[in-house]
Amino acid sequence: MENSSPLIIKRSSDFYSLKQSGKRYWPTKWLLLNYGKNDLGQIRLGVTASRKVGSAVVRNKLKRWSREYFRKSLKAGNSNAADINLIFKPIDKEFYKVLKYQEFVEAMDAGMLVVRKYL
RNA sequence: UCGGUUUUGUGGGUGAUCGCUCUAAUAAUUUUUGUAUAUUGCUGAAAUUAGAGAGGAAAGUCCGGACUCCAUAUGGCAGCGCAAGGGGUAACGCCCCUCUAUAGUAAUGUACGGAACAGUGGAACAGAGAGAAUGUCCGGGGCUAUGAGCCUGACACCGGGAACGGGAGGGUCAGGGGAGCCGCCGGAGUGAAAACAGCCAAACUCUGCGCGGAGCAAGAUCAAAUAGGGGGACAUUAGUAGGACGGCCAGUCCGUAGUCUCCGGGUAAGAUCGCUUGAGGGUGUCAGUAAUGACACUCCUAGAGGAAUGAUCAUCCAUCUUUAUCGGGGUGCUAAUGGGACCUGGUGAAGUGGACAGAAUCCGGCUUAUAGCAAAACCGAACUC
RNA sequence: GGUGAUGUGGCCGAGUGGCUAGGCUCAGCUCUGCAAAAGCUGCUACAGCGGUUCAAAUCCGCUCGUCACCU
Repeated sequence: MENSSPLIIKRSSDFYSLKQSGKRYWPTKWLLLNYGKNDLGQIRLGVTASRKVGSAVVRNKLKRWSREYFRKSLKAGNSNAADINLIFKPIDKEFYKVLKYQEFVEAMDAGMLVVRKYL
């Protein structure tokens, strides 16, 4: 797999162990980063968004944004051996529908600063 | 011109940069996985090039099918569903035409529809009375001391083979008794409904028709090792015990525990197939009031799998807001034919910024969500010719 | 993706088509020096929208929410 897109966390056991042993950080009210080291030498990405976050269209959009953000980050040369799970918290039915990509990027930048400091 | 009804179509476009998934091609050349070998080769991946890449509802999963497995799913009962009359369809609870009721000036919309003399059951409260009812009230009509209504008995008559039972809102006769009576007509009152064998079957039920069950997580194939398990042969005998056909019965099918021998199940959210060409779309002609069908030509248009279609920028077309300007109306304000609040249309400029919503085996419907734009047919009103 | 169940006050929970029981909680009053207990009184409901019916929590559709099962 020589794709420029990041690897994806697939096993539910991986999500579980990340929840047990990983660190947590809230960049904003609505986003929670759950992260920890891995021994793959690459970033692995997971996205958690319950049905309360919004419709399928909204959840799909959040997943694509997350993937796009890490793809750009990889291209810029930032490659860390870490598992990161982005957890979107349900706030308001209209909130995620109106959210802009720029706001998402700002939140992620703030979050990744803390993550890099840990690694 | 204004207002309305119905039916369709569309569901932002173009370009640039960086990405994702699938398919095809790659000649003498490149990198690499596995395998085989005398180099070759075969196979997978990368890279390069080309092509394609969410919807009208993809949604809800409410109906109907295709497909797969259970037996090529057979008969009956139970259960479930449907219901005017015709037609369409693979099929339907869908669609079309016609009948009926109802709303509208109209175009048209909406809704119901088998059976209540087969049976069981229901109608709170109110009311005299709620289903072979009635001891309400008022008026009319009729019967009645030539003895009514009422009570008792007998007979005709009805049911039953007979014994016997009934003998009534009806008939005849005899006895008692002694003043009112009437399944009459019209009205009042109660109620949703008041006597019409009326109403209720989206109450049970009856009649007619239809339905076997489960679902692509169906199901099939592939690989290392041991138990369970499966195939074959022998033994065993009664087609028994038992099992399958996911409610029950019939009916059909399968069918032992032992010994020998061969195969190798499940899991690792394993891999591959199922997996997208189909009751398909478009155009034309013909048949039909129509739904729809027939024929001819033409097109190939997503197949992911923790699940691809994204991000940014520019520009254009709609939308909305502000403003300038040019017309039309102008019943309020003003002393005013002027001005002009306000309403409305065109043009220019600036800003804003895209409804509902994401394929998951595939089709036909229904239902629900939906900004705006466009088209056709028809109806009503006013004006002009 | 598929299949099924369920929804009645703040909570639990009955309900043959005819004014929606009952318990807990809460509020007020009585009792007490003050509380508790007890007694009395009260508040707050049929998930939403249509249809059938004289009349729907109940029968029939559609929509919404919650829960469970199948690899």
